Amino acid sequence: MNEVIICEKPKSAEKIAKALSSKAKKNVFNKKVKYWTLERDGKDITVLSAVGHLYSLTPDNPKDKVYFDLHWAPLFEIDKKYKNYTKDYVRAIKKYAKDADSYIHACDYDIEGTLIGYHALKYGCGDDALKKSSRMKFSTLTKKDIVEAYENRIPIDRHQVDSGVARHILDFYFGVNISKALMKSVSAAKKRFLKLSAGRVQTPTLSILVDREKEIKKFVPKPYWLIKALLDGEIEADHVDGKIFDKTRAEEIFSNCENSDAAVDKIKYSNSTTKPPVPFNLGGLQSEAYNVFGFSPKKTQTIAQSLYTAGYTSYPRTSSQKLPESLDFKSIFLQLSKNSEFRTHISALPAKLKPNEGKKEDAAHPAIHPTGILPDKLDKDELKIYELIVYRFISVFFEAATFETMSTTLDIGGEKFKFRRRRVTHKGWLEHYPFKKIDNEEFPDVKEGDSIIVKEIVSEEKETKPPARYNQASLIKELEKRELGTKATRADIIDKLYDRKYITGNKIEVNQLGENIIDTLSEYCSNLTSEELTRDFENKLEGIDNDKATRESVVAEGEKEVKVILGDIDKNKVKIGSQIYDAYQESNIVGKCKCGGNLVKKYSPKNKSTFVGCSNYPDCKATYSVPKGANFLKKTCKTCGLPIISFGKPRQHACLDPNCGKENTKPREMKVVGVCPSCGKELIKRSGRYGEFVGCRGFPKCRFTCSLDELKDKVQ
DNA sequence: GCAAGGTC
Repeated sequence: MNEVIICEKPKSAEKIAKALSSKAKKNVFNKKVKYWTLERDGKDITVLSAVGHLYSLTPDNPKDKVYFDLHWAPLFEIDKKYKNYTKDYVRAIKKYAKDADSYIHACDYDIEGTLIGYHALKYGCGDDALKKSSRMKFSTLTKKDIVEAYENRIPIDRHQVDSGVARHILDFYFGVNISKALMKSVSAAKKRFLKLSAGRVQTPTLSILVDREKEIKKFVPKPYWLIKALLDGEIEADHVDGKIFDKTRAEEIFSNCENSDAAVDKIKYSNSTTKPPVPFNLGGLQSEAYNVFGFSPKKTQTIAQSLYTAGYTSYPRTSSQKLPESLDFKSIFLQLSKNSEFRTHISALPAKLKPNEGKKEDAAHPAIHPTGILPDKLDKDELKIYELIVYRFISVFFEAATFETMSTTLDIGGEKFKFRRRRVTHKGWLEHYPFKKIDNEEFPDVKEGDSIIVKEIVSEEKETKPPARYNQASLIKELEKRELGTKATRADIIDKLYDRKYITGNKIEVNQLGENIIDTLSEYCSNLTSEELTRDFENKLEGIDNDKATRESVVAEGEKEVKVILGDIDKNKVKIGSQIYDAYQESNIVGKCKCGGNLVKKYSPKNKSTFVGCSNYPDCKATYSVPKGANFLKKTCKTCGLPIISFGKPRQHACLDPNCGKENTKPREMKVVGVCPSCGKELIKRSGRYGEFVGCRGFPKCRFTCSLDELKDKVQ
C-alpha cells in the first residue's frame, strides 16, 4: 500500500516524517526539493511538501475590462519573477504523489492551510486523489500531536475549503477591480498612468494614517508652563502641579518661590520590579529591531527568514510568545555556550529554566528562538538580528530586576515641589539583555527636615503637542490590535503604501495622493476605507462554515456589490481621475517653473529615472534630469529661482539646472589629521552622534578610531 | 501595471 502525505512547508514535512518513523529517509528532488519516505503499519509512505500556496487566482481572460471570471493556476506561471521557486515543489508532487492508494492532507489546521493542501491534492496529485484523502488535525508539530493526528484522521472540511476560496475571490474582486478602476479614471481624465491600488487591508491601513494626519492638522497647541527648581547637588525638582495652563498662576508660583530655600518635607522610599521581557513573536521582533537598530519591519522579516533558512533561528512567522519545555533549553544553551560572549551570560542562568512567557499563542509554532547552531558567516545586519534573538532568548529565563525609588517632596516658599530618583538594587535580566539601557540614578544625600539652597527657579513655556505620527513599528502594532492583515503580510502592506507614494517618511506622513485616495474611496465604497469589509468577510465566511450560506451565494453577492461600486466610479471617472492626478502632482511639487507653473517630480519607467517636468505640459516643455539619489532642499537658486538639490557622495549642493551652476557648493572637504596606524590610509576628522572623533578613510574596511585628544599619543 | 495570503 502506498500513502502520500502533503504538508504545508518543508520544515513540517521533516517533522511529520520523523515523528511517524525514526527511520524516515530524506530524499532530494532536482537538487532542491526535499521529501521523505518511510514505512509505518506496513504502508510505504511518501511525505511531500508545498511551500505555502502553490496555486493562485487568475482571470480567465486577462484582456477583460473587469475580472469576475477567475480560475486557479500554478503560482509560478502567474508570477514568474518572484515565485519561480514553487515550480520544483509542484513538479515533485506531480512526480511522486500520483497513483497512491491513499492521501493525507497534513497542512496547518487553519483556513489557508486547508486551502493549500486542498489545491495540492486537487491539481497536483491526480484526478481522484481528493476522494482518497483524509485530514490530519494537529495544533503543534510535536511527535505526540503528530502521531495522534495521524491515527485519528478526519475528513477534509469542505466548508473550510469553501470559506478559503471565497475569501480569495472576494479579495480579488474588490482589490484588483477597484484598483483598475482608479487607474482607469486617471487615464480617462489625464491620459496619464499612475500605479494605484486599493484593498481590504491596505486601504483601511492608509485610512488609519489619514485619520492621524487629520488629527495632527486640526490640532491647536495650548501653551502651558513648567516650573522647576534647580537645587544644590544637581537636583532638579518639578512643581507638583505639573503642566500649568494658567499664566497668572505660573507667575504667582514663580514669585512665591523666589529667594526661598527648599525645605525637605517628606522622603518616601519604595521598591519596584521589572519583569523580564517576553519571547519574540514576529511583531515583537520587528518592533524591537525598529526601536534598537532602526530596521524596517520588512527588513527584519527578510533577515529573520534567512536566519531560519540557514538553521540558526526558529520559524519567524509566528504569533507565539511562548517557549514550550519540549524545546530542550539545556541543549540550546549548551551549544550557544561555544560562543564566549554568550557563555558569560548563559553561565549565570538559574538552575531551573523557566521562561517568562507572553499571552499570545500560535497553533503551529513556538516563539522565535535560537536553535543553538552558531552561525559562521553573517553580514553585520544579520548579526544584529541574530544577537537580538539570542539575548532576548537568554534574558527571558532570568529573574526580575528590582529598583528602589526615592520620592521627595519639598517646600519652597509655600509651594510644593518634588523629585524622584530610581536606582537598581538588583540588575537581574537587565544584565543579560544589552539592548535595554539601565537608568541607574544616584540618591542625593538629603533627609527630612534638611534645607537645600535653591540656585534658580525656572519657568519654561511649552506647548501641548499633537498626537505622534505612526512609525512602521507602531503601525504594525496598531494593525495587530485591529486584526487587520496577518503577521506575514503586515510589513508588505506598509511597503506597498510607500511604493504607491501614498505615504512618506520614517514618521509616517500621508501625501496628498494618499489623502485623496481615501477621500475618493470613502465616497464610493466606504466599507473599503473602514475595517467593515474585513468584518463583513469574516461574517460571510462564518456563514459558509456553519452552512448558513454557500460559497456561490457569497461570491455572487460580492460581485454585485463590486459592480455597483465600479458603476459609480465609472460615471464620475473624469472628476475622480483629475482629482487624483492633481493630488499626485501636488505631492510631487518641488518648486516653481520659469513659466509660472509648478515643477513636478516624475518617474520615467522607460529610462528608469526620475526627472522634473512642468505642470503646464504640453504648453511648457521644460524638463530637468535628476541625479540618482538626489534630494530637493527647501531652498531656491538665487540666480534663477529653481530648486536646489543635494546629490552625490559626499553630498554636494547645486541648482537643479546644470546650465545655471551659480549656487554650486563643493563637496564638504574632509579634514586630514594624520595617517592611520592600522592601515596607512588618511585619518579624517568626522562627527558622530557623540561629537567629533577621528576615523580612518578606509572605513568600513578599517575600523580604527580614536578621540581628538588621543590622536597625538596613538598616531605618533 | 491591480489584492491578500501562504512560503523559500
